[in-house]
Amino acid sequence: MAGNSSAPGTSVTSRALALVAAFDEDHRRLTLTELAGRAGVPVPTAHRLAAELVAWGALARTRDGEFVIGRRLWDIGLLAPVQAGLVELASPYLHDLYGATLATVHLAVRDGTEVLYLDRLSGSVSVPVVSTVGSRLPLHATGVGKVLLAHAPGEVQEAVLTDLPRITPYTITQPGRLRRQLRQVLRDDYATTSEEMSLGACSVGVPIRQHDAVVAALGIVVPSLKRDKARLVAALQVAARGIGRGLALPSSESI
Amino acid sequence: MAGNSSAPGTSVTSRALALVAAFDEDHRRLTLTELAGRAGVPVPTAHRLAAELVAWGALARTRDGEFVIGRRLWDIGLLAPVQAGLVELASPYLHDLYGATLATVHLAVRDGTEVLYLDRLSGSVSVPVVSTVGSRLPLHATGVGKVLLAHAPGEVQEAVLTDLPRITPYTITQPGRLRRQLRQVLRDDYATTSEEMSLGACSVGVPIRQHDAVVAALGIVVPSLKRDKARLVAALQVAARGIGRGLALPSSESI
DNA sequence: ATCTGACTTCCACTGAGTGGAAGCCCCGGC
DNA sequence: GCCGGGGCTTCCACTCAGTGGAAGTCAGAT
Repeated sequence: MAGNSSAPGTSVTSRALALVAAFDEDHRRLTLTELAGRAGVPVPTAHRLAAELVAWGALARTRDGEFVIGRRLWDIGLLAPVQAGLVELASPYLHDLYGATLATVHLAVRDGTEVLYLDRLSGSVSVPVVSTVGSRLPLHATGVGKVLLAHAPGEVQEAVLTDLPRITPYTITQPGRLRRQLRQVLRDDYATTSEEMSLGACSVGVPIRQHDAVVAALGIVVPSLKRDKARLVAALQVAARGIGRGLALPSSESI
Repeated sequence: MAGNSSAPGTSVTSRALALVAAFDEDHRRLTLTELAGRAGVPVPTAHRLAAELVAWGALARTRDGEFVIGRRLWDIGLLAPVQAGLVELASPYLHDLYGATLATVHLAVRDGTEVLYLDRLSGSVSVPVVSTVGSRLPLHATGVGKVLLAHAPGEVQEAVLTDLPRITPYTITQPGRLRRQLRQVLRDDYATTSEEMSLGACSVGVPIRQHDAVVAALGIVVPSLKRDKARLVAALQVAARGIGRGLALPSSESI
């Protein structure tokens, strides 16, 4: 049993949170015993806490007794400022980009040392795309990731550069080479990847600016960049500027 | 101070959950004191619990000290089965509908005695639309709501029919009249509203079926139904059947 | 300079939470 | 049909995590 028991913790609250954290993309439904195991909590305790979480709506119980994340957690999650304004605002631009290219389009932000995907419009399934809305990927192997990394504070860059896990044979794992690319990203105002995250998929990313700060990135995934990189970059930058303009207007808050 | 303190509860967990529940669409950012007040918890207790929630990522703290819902809660919420399959699957159909009509399009499910909006593509802002993704509205005053109500179990119908709050002058508040409409909905397989939720907005809703059970509803909001109700109903039903067909295929689970 | 109100820290008390043990129930093998 | 195993649920005496009043801190308003 590959439990990823994340530091049991001693407080009640941390146990309850551990129960919630036991769920991930590959574990959307858990039996009580699995739940207890993954959360690192004794079964009776998990039972009692889970019951409370179910009563509140943080978890739900399927007909056959398994636990799943509850609706209430879903709709409370939507209040998070990450997505509150940005996703709504960017949505029409993503549609436009998608309409113009029929490729997979992404909106992402940096969360610590990872890319967090806020929204995605996925095109034809011909290109393998790993990301889903809400998923996190490494910064160094995606188009949006490189953009966000290039504009990240120094300590984040250092942290990322010291460990560049290889994902495909084309993933850039030499800090020096990536560092050079990041400088280039700042100069060109866009980033690209070629099969660095998944074979058969290339991507372009551009920054979205609120006033002057880069707060998010817009990206697109295509089978090859040979033919129309310039066209894609142009389209992305137009959209990114449109979104940035929208962000400047109201009282758009960040964390 | 209009605190909606939701039954303080005695357990630690319920207090922690109350803190999370203190947030809603009109209260996305709360100071410690507001948070404590709305959750019905003494300030020092709120302070300690909130700190734990922040450490875990359920809440976050803005630069100026206010609390907001955290990113982690957002992305864990996305694992909820409500939206997991449905939203993804329905997304292209919503786009098609939107493309064809340029009106606001909705995907919704029933949650208890309310409509829960899972997705929305909003069209021109000329029509006032109240719902946002994740929001809940009464069943009796919306197109999707009437559809979901018509197919809801008897006890839910009774519960709703005994209390029909007036929202606009056109809201249906007589149980008998609504009951007749619901029968009509079952017969026609669509529902309509005319300025019952907000003035200047009419809507049409149709059921989405998985096998035979109605699991969701698809709706559209327009300024007037005079002209092209038939056309809208047809378009919606085509889309709804497409989504239903998709739901029948894989191991699409519900609660 | 002083006040006000919000945030944070402290700490002695205590009852909420714990989890081992036992009971229950379902399913699958013999 | 009976038995055994595994997962779920309930119980309850012990105890330590959680509590929250009180006091300290800080920022901004007067």
